[in-house]
Amino acid sequence: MKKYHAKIIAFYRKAKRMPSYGEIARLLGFKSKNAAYKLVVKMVEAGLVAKDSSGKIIPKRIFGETRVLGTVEAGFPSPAEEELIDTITLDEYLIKNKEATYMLKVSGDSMIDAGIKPGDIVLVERNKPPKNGDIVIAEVDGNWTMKYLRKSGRQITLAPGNKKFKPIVPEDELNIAAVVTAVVRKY
Amino acid sequence: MKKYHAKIIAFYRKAKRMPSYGEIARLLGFKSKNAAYKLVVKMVEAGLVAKDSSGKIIPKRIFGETRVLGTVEAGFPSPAEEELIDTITLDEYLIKNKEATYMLKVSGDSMIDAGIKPGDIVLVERNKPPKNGDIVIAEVDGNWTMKYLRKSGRQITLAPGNKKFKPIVPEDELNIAAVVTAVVRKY
DNA sequence: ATTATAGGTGAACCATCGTTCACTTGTCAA
DNA sequence: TTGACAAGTGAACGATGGTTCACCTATAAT
Repeated sequence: MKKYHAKIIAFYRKAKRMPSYGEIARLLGFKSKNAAYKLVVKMVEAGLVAKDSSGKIIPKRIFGETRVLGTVEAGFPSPAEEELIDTITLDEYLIKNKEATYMLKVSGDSMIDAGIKPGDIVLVERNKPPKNGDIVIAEVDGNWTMKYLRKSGRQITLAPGNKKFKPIVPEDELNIAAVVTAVVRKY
Repeated sequence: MKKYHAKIIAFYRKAKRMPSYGEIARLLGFKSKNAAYKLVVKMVEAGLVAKDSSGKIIPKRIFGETRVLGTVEAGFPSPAEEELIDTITLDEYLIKNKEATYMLKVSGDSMIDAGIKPGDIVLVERNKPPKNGDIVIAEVDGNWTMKYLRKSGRQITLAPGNKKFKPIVPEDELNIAAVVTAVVRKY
């Protein structure tokens, strides 16, 4: 059963859709669609997949998602526990407004005390009202930067997350294009 | 045409699959499947979607993915340029070996100088041979921690990314469970 | 005024769809 | 040995799939 599951996942990854019953039969070497049908019924009962109103198979979370464990201190669960683990896609987890979200690469170390290093990717959301303390992407006097937004009364300051740099008080124009909603780093 | 595109994306997000031609017609208010068929032909020509060997519609990158811009300094492109932007899913970007990758929440600030703060999520890959300098999840003398792995000859040290903590030289047992492959932070 | 051309209608084609039913296995427990 | 049961076969059903063809507007270009 687990071997079957893996093959269906492979199909889904390649075809970007779930297979039909005939395709499952072909995939697993069954000579009858009904064998595939019964298999899918079992998988639905096991919570691995679901069916929509027209009977088509739709993938559940397990397909192409990442397992969420506890904290570092908790260590790794045993295989028996693993079945209870929650799963989620990174996109679902990190992005609320998909249409307005973009990825930007970070260069420079002006936010390093905020844990944002050069080479990191930040997810930014456009058209989001910036709040005090948010990290924003802004155009100040012709240059694009990423900084903390500090509001105190009418006064607006762009503060770096690095003691070596000085806060910027915009003179001519301040254009806040986006708010940083997440940071991502790949090793 | 853009309005149509948006509705099809919405269908895909809900149903987790691309609609059939009949469904597209219903979705867009057409009274004939053929209107949908011709629309899809245009979308294929425009590179928005593709078809597999059986004629079924498969989504292209634009569906459900995140746009990748340049660096922070480059700022935001104009709407005209946006059409040329590359897109990717975060899962594709961050995860190489899906079956062996897990998410762990970070607690404690022992890796803060490495830009990993409490509350961050780390992606860890199991069964990956750890190299010198990698950040690893390890069980040392009964406790789970996240540290830099330092090898020098036969000597193995677990070094924190925080000057306030001291490196750990494992005494009894050292069990390296996983290697950190990415860090993710949500604001 | 005439001619293209893009966008939609309506019907038809066969293949495949999901689903059901009756039947044949093999396996393991009682 | 018998019975129960899980797993696969094979055929059938109406519905829906992708595709094609002929036809019908509009709107814009010539």
